[in-house]
Amino acid sequence: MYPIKRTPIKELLHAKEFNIEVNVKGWVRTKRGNKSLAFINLNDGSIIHGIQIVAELANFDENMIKLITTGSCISVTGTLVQSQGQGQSVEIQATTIEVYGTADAEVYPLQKKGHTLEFLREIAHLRPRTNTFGAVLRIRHAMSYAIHKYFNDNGFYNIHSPIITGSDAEGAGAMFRVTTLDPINPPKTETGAVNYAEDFFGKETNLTVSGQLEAELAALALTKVYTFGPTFRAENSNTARHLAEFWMIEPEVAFNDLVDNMDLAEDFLKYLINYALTHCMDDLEFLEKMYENELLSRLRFVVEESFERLTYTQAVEILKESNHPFEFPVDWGADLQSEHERYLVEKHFKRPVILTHYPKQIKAFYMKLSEDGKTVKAMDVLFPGIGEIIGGSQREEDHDKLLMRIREMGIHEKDVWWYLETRKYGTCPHAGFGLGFERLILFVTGMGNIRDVIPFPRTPKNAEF
RNA sequence: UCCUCCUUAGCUCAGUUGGUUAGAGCAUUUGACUGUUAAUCAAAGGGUCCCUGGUUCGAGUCCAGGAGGGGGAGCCA
Repeated sequence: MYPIKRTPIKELLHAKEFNIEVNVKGWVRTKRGNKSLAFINLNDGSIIHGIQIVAELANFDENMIKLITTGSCISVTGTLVQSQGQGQSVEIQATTIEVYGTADAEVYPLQKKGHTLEFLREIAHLRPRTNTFGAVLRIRHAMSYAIHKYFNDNGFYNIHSPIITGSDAEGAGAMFRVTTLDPINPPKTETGAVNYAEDFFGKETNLTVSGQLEAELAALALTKVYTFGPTFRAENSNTARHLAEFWMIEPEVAFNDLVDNMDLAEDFLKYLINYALTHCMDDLEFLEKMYENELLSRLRFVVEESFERLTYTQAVEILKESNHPFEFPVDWGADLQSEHERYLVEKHFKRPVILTHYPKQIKAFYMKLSEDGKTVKAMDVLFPGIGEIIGGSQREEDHDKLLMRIREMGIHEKDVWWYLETRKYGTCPHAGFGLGFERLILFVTGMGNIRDVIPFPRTPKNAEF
């Protein structure tokens, strides 16, 4: 007898042909049965559903059957048949079973019963074996693929921006230092400061907080580019929407203005959500059933309806006229609070909102100054339940105006000389934005906490696994 | 970092005004059952009540400090 090639469970569940010999390998979710039969629900992660294995106990060694417990890993060879029982259409009548790895039922943490997401976070090394995390991880993959596909199909080039950077130009947040210096006894300068000239790169270096500035350099040569890479923020943020290590997508397009930028953002998001609806329905249906009753209708709504576009100034007026009892006052010039954004998105417009033209003093130095001299051509895309999912802008392409903003904000010119040079040589209008990948996954999956949409979350006081 | 809530069996939780031997469901083990669907039924085993200190005749329960976690806020994607 020669070994039969393993078939993914996903294929078997869609089989049209029966009474054929097949082999499956996977992890046992449940085993139940009686004196003569065992029913094993086997899952290999190829699809959220498991396949039912039927084993007639008379045909197997009793001690081997005992090893088949929730969490164990087995290989099953048998006949694929149409199910005799209710609840599934196909099943495998097992002829041989090999146990690859046991999972002592006394101590294996995952049970047939549901677990809280908080508990699963403590066993992040095992949680991919749950239905929930299988679904999230498959959707995460699908979204990652769809992002590359969208950009590729639309003429963008993927740029690998550096992960170690020598500048904190954007000021997007606290950074993680990268160093090989001895932390206990670092070399010092004459004034007693740490002498980074002796460090690995001969200067202070950090993990990137954004690939945008580098993406701009590439856009001013390849026209349409994007980055998709890990991003690091050393902020002490303890919320369901922040991670210290997350993934960010940053398209940057030469010759685009703010309206083009909004069009791109809206089309991009709709494409991604539609991709999930057409390719991840099994997983979405599971998540809808378990976590959010209106997940599918919410996703369809976003794909079908247009986003509301208005300026920051108009938003402030709406908020002031709303007579809604906000905890924080609404004032032109101050950044909007979460409660203000939520009101606009969830109460007033009841749809995604793109806010533009924020006061220049609350936005980054590289954003293009508007004609009024008071606002910049920024845009934030706000989603229900998530808040800011995209932040972007048209960039300041005028060298002198950019230099003025750099000086106003106290940034050292010598740190961004290379960025300024792009405005000196062949500058042009351009625009781009950053999409938080995990925030997209939050929205698509309906999960409530960002720590549950990345396999191994890094947050303050947590870098386990 | 701020506000707030929580921490009791492997998991999810209950535990009265401070009172004798700390409970339930699920899980686990054993048994019963010829097709189960988170199977069902019966029995059994299972506890550093987060940690440290204090008050008290007596603390899971009250007080102080610490640790960890949830929710909200800020920062942002």
